[in-house]
Amino acid sequence: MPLDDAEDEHQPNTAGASASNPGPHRKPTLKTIAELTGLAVTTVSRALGDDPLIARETRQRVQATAAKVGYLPDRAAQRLRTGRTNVISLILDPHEEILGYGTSMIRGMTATLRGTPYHLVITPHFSDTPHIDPVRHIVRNRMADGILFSRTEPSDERVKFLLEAGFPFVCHGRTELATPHPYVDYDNYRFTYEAAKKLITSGCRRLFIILPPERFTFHHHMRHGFMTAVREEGVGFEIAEGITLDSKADAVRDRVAARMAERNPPDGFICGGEVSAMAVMSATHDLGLEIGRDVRLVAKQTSGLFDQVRPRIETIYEDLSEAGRLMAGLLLKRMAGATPVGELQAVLEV
Amino acid sequence: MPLDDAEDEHQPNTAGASASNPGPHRKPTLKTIAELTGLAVTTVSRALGDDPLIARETRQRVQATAAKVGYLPDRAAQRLRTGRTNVISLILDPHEEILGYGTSMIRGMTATLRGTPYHLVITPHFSDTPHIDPVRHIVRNRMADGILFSRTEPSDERVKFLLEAGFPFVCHGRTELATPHPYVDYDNYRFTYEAAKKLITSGCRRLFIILPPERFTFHHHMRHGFMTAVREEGVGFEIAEGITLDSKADAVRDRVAARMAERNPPDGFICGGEVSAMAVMSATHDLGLEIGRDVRLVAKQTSGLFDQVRPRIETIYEDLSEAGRLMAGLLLKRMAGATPVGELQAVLEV
DNA sequence: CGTAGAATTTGTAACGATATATATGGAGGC
DNA sequence: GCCTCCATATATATCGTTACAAATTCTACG
Repeated sequence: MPLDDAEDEHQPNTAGASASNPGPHRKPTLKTIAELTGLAVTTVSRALGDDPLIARETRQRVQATAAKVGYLPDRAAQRLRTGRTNVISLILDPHEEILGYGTSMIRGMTATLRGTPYHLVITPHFSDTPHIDPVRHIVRNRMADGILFSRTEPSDERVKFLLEAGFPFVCHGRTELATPHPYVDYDNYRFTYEAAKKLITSGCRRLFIILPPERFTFHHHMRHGFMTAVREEGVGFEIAEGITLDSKADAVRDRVAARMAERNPPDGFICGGEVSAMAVMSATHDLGLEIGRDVRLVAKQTSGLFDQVRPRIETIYEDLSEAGRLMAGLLLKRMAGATPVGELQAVLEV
Repeated sequence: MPLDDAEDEHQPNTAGASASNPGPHRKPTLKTIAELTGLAVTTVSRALGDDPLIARETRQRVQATAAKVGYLPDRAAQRLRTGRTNVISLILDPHEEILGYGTSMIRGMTATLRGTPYHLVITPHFSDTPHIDPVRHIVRNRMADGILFSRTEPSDERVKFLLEAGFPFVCHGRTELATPHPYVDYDNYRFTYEAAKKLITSGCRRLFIILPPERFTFHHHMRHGFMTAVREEGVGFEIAEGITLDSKADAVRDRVAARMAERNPPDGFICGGEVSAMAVMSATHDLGLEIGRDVRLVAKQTSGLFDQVRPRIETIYEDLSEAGRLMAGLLLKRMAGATPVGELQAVLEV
């Protein structure tokens, strides 16, 4: 497929019926090229598809003509005829979007999709409806050729549904299902394990961790990495209750402040998100505690933000843009078929 | 148009050929409904469109049947036949996306578009190509029914092109063109004016402002508001050189640090973005200066971030999500036609 | 020189919807 | 009883593309 989103601008084309060219020159179609070359529409179609059934010389002639008139295939017609949409659907919960999680992913995805015929369509999912709804809708009505989504759960209904339907998808995060499926994940076990070790090495003796909501797989990975580290080292620990990484920053701050006022307060914090880390910082600051001296904090960093935060805190970086690139790349492979599922899985290292 | 994205799930529908129903029950089309009701396809089409030419009783019967079988019109077919795409294109530069600018807008837009037949398609624009390119492409190839974009310039080529083509669009930010056009903007003049007044009232005597790149209209609005305030008050001022709101945080930090080491350093800062505000904070912090005592800072806030930043700084809020909602809403009106341009313009107050 | 068989090209139908033109049926006027 | 007219429903063509089957040309070989 030599041309599809070619950006060739030849005629000035003042968007409308220009009087310079003879006849009202409309959007060129296969028929236009057929008339220009004296070939049949079918032949033109195949020639543009570089079908070896068409003589090489003919193919080149047709492709040259197509380029000259600025032909681009009509996506609606292609879609109607072939059933393929050339659309990839990214299901996004606009409320989950704290500090550019989605944007980073979109950046990576669009970078990978550039130069392919695929468009990225944002399918919003609002948390007041079951998360399977948009997935069913897309599959049932063939709204896209492939689906991308995040916040995967251990026994994710979307994954089960898509596997059963044989519909291409890549999710951010793993499941614990028996059937393997494509995914891109981050090594959250390692993240909390390393974070805890860092804190303990720095002298912390009671660690406090804020985890994602329990329904997500990465809650368990984070918990497990954390637990392994604190048990290996035999230090005190606690898991934040009543708040998660999805909680409002104010709620996190209040909870942390309250906890610090109780007996036996923690001296080391682990946050899997930037907003909650900021909340921990504001809470401790407001209590007159100094980060790096009285308490320590390790946060997951997904933007350049913490490079500017003072006092400096330790961070471990997760590259969401790279995750997006990978997800789109794996989905392209999956849609092309033939790649074994084992090669459609990636875990980004800490 | 009574149904379009109705989310009615009736049959279990194990996505494939279920053996329970007689015949391989495929995606229902107009033909399906025609056979079920004993009417012609044309009649069904009109009935679903609530065409008064069709008897009321027939319309209801058809619509009931459509709902029962879970009919949804095929968008590709509609698009091919009518030329309308049901797509709204948001042109986004993924590199401009610092801390969720795009995500906030997307949140607002999808909220407005919910319940309409329109999909939001992200058309990425990378800064290594002219910003008119994606616009031409969308218009020339009818990739969408309307366009949304941001970072408007005083004599914006995209606006000129779209106006001439008569193609619906709403941009974030104004132009200085003679022809009126739909836009949503924020009162950036007021923002810098108020910010400067705040600083001066607090005792600042030399203000330092970081502006957007000069090519954008809001650079001039911000500059003008700032200049008006400092002239009214007769205080010292300077406009950052060599850095803009688009500069990397490190560059901003270095520039600010360098400036503070020179003679006659500023004591009040105005930042139109969160990242540059963080950079100012880190620069002054690293010099041992205390925000609120030695220097002051007023920043534009577009997320909940600064509620957690310590020391607390003054912020003025811009609701990007609301801007997105408005932009989508105005675009819907524009596409429906008939609304005078004057009613398709909005400036969000400070 | 006729023809098999490959190499090319072409014609027709279909995807699912809608715009336009046409047909059907019954009520009412003369 | 014939014709008009209105209300309602149907038939046909079409959007631009591709799958499939059929046709045409060319080469080569007995």
